Amino acid sequence: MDVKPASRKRDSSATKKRILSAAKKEFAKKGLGGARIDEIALKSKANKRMIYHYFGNKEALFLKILEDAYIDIRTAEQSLKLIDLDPEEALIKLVRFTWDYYLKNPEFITLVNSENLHRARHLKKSEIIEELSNKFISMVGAILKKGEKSGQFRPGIDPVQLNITIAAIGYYYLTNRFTGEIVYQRTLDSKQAYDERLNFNIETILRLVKNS
Amino acid sequence: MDVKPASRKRDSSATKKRILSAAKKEFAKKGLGGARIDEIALKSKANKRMIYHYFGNKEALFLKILEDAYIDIRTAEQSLKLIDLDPEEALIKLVRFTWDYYLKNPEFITLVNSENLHRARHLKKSEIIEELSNKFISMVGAILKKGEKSGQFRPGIDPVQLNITIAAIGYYYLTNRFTGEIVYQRTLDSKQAYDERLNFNIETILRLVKNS
DNA sequence: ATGCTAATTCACTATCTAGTTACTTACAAA
DNA sequence: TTTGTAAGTAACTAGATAGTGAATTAGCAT
Repeated sequence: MDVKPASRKRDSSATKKRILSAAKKEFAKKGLGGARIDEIALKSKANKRMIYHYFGNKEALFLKILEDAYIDIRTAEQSLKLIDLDPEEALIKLVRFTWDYYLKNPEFITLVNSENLHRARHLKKSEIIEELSNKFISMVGAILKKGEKSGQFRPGIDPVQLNITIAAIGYYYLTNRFTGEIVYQRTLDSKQAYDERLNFNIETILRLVKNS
Repeated sequence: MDVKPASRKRDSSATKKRILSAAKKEFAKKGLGGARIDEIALKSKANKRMIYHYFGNKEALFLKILEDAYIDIRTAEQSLKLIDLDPEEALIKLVRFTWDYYLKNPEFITLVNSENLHRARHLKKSEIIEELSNKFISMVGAILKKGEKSGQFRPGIDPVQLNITIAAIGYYYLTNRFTGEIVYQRTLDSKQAYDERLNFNIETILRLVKNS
């Protein structure tokens, strides 16, 4: 689980990476309030002083982790090249990608939750998120327009609302699966349960946009 | 904001209530890890010792808060008497109720998020949640069956998946509206934005279940 | 080799924090 | 009025916690 120290005795970029990796896990696991700087120092095998040297303080480190997380998901989304596909296929692929990304990167969800608990006060200070988001918003808008022109989709769908819904039906299931298992008295985190949910989500989105 | 001490000098039930009220706010605002017992004592105008006297420790207090929150929403749901309504009206009413409840009780969402961060380890110990959930699960199942028989709804819809989706499309929007405003570059927490989202959510659910 | 700079270490502090010990006081039943 | 019990208070502890001061050392450029 822990990252081993680099073979070179002094390697600032490797140290930074170890700190970021350990911090991401710690913040994701315990939230901003529950995370411990000492624990990050221990797990990254870096001296605590280095954390303050490279990242300033706990909150600045948290912002850095959060920014990197958004950069990662938005970059992965862009590489899907959805606009080249048939609109219906493009939406299915986006729903599937979103689901798979959340599943394979569980830290993303808990980091975002933690940031929202703090009313996005760190992300508000970020300068890089805005430009990153522009392409993302227009992506689904372009797919909807294409589908509308071809007659596959009904007109007048708000791309932001659709985007939020695509995220919601995956995100909520995964973030709340622990209380969900108790409330719904059903296994929600098996391979089979995941497949069932993904299929249900694809159907939900297609029924929402398609002309019928 | 703070609760005033009761006129009676000694009143254990009033003290308990003040502690619970302050604790709910503190846990909802900062999560389990970020919440402070001293802050709860201060805000409830109770001596810190009383918190330990009545509730044992921080985690037990958190569980009590969480249980009360679930009891409250499930009780309110049952009082909707959805089964007496036309199935389509019943679903609309449930989507609207869920949305309004989250909006008027923002603590519910952050408490549940916090509990899921801890993989529901407190709620797992709870004995009252299970029986509370039974009626809730069967409610949507009964509405779906009624709608299927009348020909309004298509057959084969999984009531648990539908329930999760109804919760998801409201919950996600509200819990993530702070980072959402930055990512989507749009106002998400105005009265108008709320109305738009609710309408979109009703449409999403109806398109998901209706025969077309 | 020498000296400079950045990487790294260690020891430290002031404050916070969950939880406790030991006490006092209000109230009501007898 | 006495007295038992529960409500409430104050002062405390042991360990944690974010952050810092100051020294040490590795490696690179000259």
